[in-house]
Amino acid sequence: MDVKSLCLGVLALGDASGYEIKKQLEEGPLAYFYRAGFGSIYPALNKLSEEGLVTYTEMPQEGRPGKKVYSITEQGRAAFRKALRKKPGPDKIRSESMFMLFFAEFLEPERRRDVYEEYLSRFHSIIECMETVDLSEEMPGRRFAHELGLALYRSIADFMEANRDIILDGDPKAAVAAE
Amino acid sequence: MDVKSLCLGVLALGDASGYEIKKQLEEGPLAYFYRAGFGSIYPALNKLSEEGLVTYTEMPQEGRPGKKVYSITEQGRAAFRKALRKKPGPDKIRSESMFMLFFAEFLEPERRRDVYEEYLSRFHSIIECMETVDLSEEMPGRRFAHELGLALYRSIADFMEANRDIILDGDPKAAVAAE
DNA sequence: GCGTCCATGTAAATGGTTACATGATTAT
DNA sequence: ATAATCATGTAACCATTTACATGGACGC
Repeated sequence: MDVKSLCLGVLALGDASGYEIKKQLEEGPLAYFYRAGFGSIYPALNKLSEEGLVTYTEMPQEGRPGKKVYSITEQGRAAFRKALRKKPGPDKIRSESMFMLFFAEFLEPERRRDVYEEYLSRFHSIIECMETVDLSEEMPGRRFAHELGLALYRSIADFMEANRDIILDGDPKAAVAAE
Repeated sequence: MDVKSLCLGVLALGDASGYEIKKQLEEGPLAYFYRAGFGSIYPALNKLSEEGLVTYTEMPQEGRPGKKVYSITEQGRAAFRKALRKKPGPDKIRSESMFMLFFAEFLEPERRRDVYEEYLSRFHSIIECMETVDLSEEMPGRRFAHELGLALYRSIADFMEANRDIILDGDPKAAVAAE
């Protein structure tokens, strides 16, 4: 499941440029379990185009660099369906913040608190952002991903709100606040 | 945050061989937000050893290949502390199962159900496994990671148990069951 | 004047997975 | 017999990140 399949998937939902694919990835529900940068999207689109899985139309714009709008071909759809038939591998997660909190004992109390609060506030921002979008009109798959993501992030935020004591014990500021 | 830092972290908690590091990664709470295979661990340990961040003692065993038990050096500890001072990047997640469920409309109903149930049952297995371990004696960071992981997996499993209808609508078997 | 959004791309470097190679022991 | 556990490692391949390069429009 590489960036190529990802592009194919996004294009199966509608035509888009590389730039727009990235935006959908950052803003849509896909964001919660996949990400990719320009450095991987543009080469992926070029390869897909060489393989005949997508086509594109150059659209010159006034005062803008011309954009390339990609469309998936019938072969592309077949390739995408084939990719979806493969057995999904295990989830791959890599969280530097959690890595640091795991080794909390090696961090000074202040630094520990900073990492904790910054991580938590990131979840709050994401949740806030997710709550504003209306997906009732969307396809079930996208709604499912969005709602699962929301449930997931809420449970992390709730857990972190309620369990600061596990890790932030011995924090001088916490001690002061408790007086 | 690469495999080198990961090895350094594990070794900061106690001496271990490459094989044991991998086991800790699979079994311990670190598993929920980091993973690595032999192909990355062994080269990482060799590099760390070249850089003087770890040392090792070869321990020949009867009827077994000799194991190399690695220890972190003072320089290694310093390097690890330095790595922990860097600003943590955003979480990286890649879930092929969620990718497929996102594009549920492109899957036949039966295949959709299989992916769903297999994904859900993986979470059930993990939760079951996590519930049996006792971490009350462990350091706070590890307890935190374990408990957050458990809360997280439970919320995913609960959500999926309760929201099959979002995606599995139109599944012929569900229709039969509903009669 | 500065930052951000739009818009594309390349090249080098990094990093990781997969497959292979070896081999004894223990449990089913 | 067969698979799993213990135990290490290399080489080829694959994918991704990062940094660079370009450039106009628009808001503050």
